[in-house]
Amino acid sequence: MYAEVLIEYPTKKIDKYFTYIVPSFLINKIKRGMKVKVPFGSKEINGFVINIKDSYESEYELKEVIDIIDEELILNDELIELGNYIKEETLCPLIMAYQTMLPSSLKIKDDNTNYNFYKTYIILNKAKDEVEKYLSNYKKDNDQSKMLNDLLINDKVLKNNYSNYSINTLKNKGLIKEIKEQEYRINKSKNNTLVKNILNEEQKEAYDNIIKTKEHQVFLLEGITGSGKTEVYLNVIDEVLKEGKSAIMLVPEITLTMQIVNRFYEWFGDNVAIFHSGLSNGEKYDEYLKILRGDAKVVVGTRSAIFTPLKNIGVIIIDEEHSDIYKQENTPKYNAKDIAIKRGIYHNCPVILGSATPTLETKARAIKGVYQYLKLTKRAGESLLPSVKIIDMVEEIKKKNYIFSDELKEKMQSNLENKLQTIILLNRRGYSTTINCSKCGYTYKCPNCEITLTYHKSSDTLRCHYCGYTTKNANKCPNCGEDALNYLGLGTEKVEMEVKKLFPMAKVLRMDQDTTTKKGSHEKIIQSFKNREADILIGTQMISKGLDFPFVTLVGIINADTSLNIPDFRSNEKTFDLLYQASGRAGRSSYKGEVIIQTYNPDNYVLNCVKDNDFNRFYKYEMNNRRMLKYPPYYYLVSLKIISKDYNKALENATKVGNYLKNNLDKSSIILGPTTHNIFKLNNTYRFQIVIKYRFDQKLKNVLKELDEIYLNENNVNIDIDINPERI
DNA sequence: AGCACGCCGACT
DNA sequence: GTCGGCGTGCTC
Repeated sequence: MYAEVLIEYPTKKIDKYFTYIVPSFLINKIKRGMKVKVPFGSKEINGFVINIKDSYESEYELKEVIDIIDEELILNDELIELGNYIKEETLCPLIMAYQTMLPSSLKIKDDNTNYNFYKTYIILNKAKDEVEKYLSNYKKDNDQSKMLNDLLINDKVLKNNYSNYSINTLKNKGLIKEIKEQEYRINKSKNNTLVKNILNEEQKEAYDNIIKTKEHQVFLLEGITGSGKTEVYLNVIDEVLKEGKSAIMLVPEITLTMQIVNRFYEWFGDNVAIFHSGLSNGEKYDEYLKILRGDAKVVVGTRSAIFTPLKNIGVIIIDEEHSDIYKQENTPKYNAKDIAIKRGIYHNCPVILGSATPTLETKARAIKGVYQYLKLTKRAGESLLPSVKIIDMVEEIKKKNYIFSDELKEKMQSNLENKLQTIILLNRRGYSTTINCSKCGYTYKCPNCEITLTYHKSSDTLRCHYCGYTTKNANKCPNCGEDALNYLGLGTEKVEMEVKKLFPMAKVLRMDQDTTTKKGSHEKIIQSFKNREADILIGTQMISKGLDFPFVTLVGIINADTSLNIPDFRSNEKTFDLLYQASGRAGRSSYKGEVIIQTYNPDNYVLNCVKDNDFNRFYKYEMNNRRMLKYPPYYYLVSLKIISKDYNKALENATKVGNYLKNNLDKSSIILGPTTHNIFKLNNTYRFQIVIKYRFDQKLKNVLKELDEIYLNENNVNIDIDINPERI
């Protein structure tokens, strides 16, 4: 018997099967999809068994499989096939596709830690009447008698509850013994007194439409903020479980969505397994095991949870489907939405894409009828939509209001007086975004990236937000030595200082990447704000998503232009989403919410769509832009980056690749570039970019594969291909 | 990815 | 005369 094994090294150069002899002691155990240890070169390495064969002809001598690493951990046939799909669609090494399917603790590497978690219990070693007899003679009221009495009532008790002395004594008397039982680290029980909200008419209609569909179908559930999409999901999953099937729901960021997760625990208890980066390796292992053993049938998790090996899936839900987080930026550059649909076809089950502001691609497909279009247009509770006002900062500057407009200041003041809360959003962290010298004009830039450094006041450092380069602020110009540095541009730190200056009595919280590096700090800030321990929360986009603070009535957006000015074809869409989501934070309960958008472009179309709360108008406007500029959903994109430490080599190869594409692609495809990439120099590498726009191009896949192949053997230059990139 | 093999420069 | 530089190529 022979096994074809995929070796753990994540390189395209050895991305093929290596054949090994299965030794006789493994013949009855070894299965397709198992993790095994094999000799490879001079080392022993882990790999996956992809095929098992009875005969094999080879010109060289085969080695033997050393052992199976984990008999429970098996990639099933669906996942093995899915790996090929990912390799094909994203041009990644097959082994990397399989590696991303497993939680990081289970990735095949040489660390064969046993993550199984045991608890030690004590059970009786003698019949109950004998123990009773012993107790009647013992007559002491101590730890030992307590333990035995507990054991007369319960079959087993936790070892930790008793002293080692008592345990040893009773063990020596032969009365008790210890047993080890495997347990799951996360154990939630469902809320039996749960009150399930009755679905309103719209929710009921959406629910009915999904439930009655007995085959694969993609749904777009477009529901405004607060319209109760989650309730629809919960009811659908409930129904799916009743049919004996399982369910996956993806959320963008679980730490910010704990409210939803807790709702799932309430409904489904320990039938839920969760996956996100905040879990320990042991917890991930346990959650995975729950699924493999069929102990959990509902999965809630972030992007890679789409790969959980559930059997008989009845529904796959992607919540906040517009979120760019579903696309993985590094290899394999897959999009969880595509995987969801692929698995939906395999399991012949519905896939639900839910959002208040779906991507243009998704909405266009729903309008065309490719996806079934479901809408929730009413807020579920009493709450009203907030009123939105745009403030022209050009006018405010004349009044020397550089950060806050008069109106925003007044409203913040009145909120403080009325004990209501305010959220201030600014999509830039740090203190100031540019530092230059007024004497010689020098501007601080990252030595590795050609990016202006951001000043962080709290640590008095200058930092590159792309590569992490950090240097102490010298307080004088490194070029001319003059003490003439200007700190320009706004960041959350500066806004925080300004707020503290304007409202010295207010309690202020700041939430951005700098204040949330520690594990659990997200939740701490959110909880603290929710408990009304602070009046004002300042933050970057991470405060805009899905949070529900009933006492927030005012949302101020400082410099709405920042995200409009990002040079990317999706920047309008991203801006609309961000502002719309942020607006949705105001007035979640019976209080009326207000949103103030500060901008230097008060006539901007996107901002005015946000003001009028009109996603459909924005959609039509932006679709027109995309059609004219030949962007998705009218055209598909491929982005190629040519990267080298050597500037000339990068340029030379970018030109070569550009010509190769021009000569080999269909004439209907548009090739842009090569140009320098938006981030031209990153971590001391030079980057050129080519963008392909196409509709139908039979040759494209093969041409990209060929390019990939060519650059496999190039040493000092790399090519990075992103098919359907999220941003270019 | 590792690691061995291999063919040319400065040293005990 | 040897140690070691990292360039190429192989790993069932």
